[in-house]
Amino acid sequence: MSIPPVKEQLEIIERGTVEIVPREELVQKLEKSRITQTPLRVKLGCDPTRPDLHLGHSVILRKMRQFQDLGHHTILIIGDFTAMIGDPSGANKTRPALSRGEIIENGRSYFEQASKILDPDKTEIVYNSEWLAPMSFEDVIRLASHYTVARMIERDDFTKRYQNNDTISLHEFLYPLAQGQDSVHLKSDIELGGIDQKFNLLVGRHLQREFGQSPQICLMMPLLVGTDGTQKMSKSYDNYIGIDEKPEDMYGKALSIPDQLIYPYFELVTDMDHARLPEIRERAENDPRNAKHDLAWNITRMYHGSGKADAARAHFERTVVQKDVPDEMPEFTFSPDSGHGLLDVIRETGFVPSSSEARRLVTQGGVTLDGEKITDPRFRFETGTEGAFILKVGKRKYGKLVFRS
RNA sequence: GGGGAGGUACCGAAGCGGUCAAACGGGGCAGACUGUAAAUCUGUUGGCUAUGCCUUCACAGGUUCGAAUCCUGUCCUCCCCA
Repeated sequence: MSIPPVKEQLEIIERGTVEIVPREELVQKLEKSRITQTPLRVKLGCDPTRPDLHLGHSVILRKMRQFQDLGHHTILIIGDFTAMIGDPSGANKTRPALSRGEIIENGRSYFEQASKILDPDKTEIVYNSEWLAPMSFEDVIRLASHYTVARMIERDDFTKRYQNNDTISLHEFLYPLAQGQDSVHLKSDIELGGIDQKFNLLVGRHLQREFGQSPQICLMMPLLVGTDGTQKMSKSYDNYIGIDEKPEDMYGKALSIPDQLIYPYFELVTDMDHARLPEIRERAENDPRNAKHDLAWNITRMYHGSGKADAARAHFERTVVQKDVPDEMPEFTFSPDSGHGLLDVIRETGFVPSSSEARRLVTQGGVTLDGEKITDPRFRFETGTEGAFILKVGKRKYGKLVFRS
């Protein structure tokens, strides 16, 4: 497999990036690699704390894929060892450590999902416990001596937490060092990451230099803003679109983003031809409704194919725009031999976590039965009730209630 | 090691003996509206066999007719000094 000309590569590599440190060295590395026909070693670390990948992850994974397509060597590091420490970046507090079993399982699931974006045959997978776990206390102290406290506290979230008098456990300082050690061990040429990872990536660069290696290039991608339009996409903010989600949910969630996100999403998470982006930017301004539908369709298509994307669009039109009931919904069976309180029925569908919640929804007019709003929380299906009813709870939870013995 | 401050619901933060299931803000949820599951406005936000009952204010005890509020012990956090 041959490596394309540097200029061509740069154009692809720089697409969507927020920062490349330092760009000139990247050019040099690319040139050298092309002359010697030696692929560059591109590293991406993942912290397998949450097994559900979403579009936020896809931004970086897609970049990784581009390197694969350019013929470079890509390494996905499952941070099984570092996950036990708990990564402080982003969150302004200490994350809980995970058990070994959970981490292994998460790592497996991570790769499986990432394979929707990466070429699994071209992805080398490594677990960083492989080289981090055998390190002795002496090794760790040696490693730590290559970095200073002052530089460590420079890091943005440490500074903030320190100023807020929040807890910073000492072990959190070791996380960037461990990640940097990964770069040293793997002799990486390039490390990919979100812009929030900048500090960690730079530590890797620093450590490689300390150990006499050619320091890696740090390539940072922007953080994808979540569907709420304010915070970065994250499962813990519940503003994410998972790459494993059902086509209908994917489509619907994509449509719920604020208008100003239409363009960034096209740029960062779709495979839209680069040349068409200016046109799309204009359309996002002038015809947001259709632009957003296109976006939703494209995202759904990328993960489910165009047939499913068409269906998801039709589904959306029907259920949300025309407020029709969907074709398919879960069914719940009840016996007519006894009466059933509406609140209990709602709770048994699992749509709400408690009957107090069900009561609240009913009182607020959030529950309909065969299209009719029921606002009396004492409503009952009397003994002898037969037949089926369409229950709607909240904005979009539908269930079919069947009464038969 | 010494001195000081503090731990309240999903988060931030009031309350400092009864009127506290606990102000206020954020977030969530619902209703109205809408091209949208956006924005905006309104309501709501511990649980239950529900106009009453039960469990919550770090944890364990205690004082009191009555405690998130007072006392004792334990755990945890932050600040200053060493």
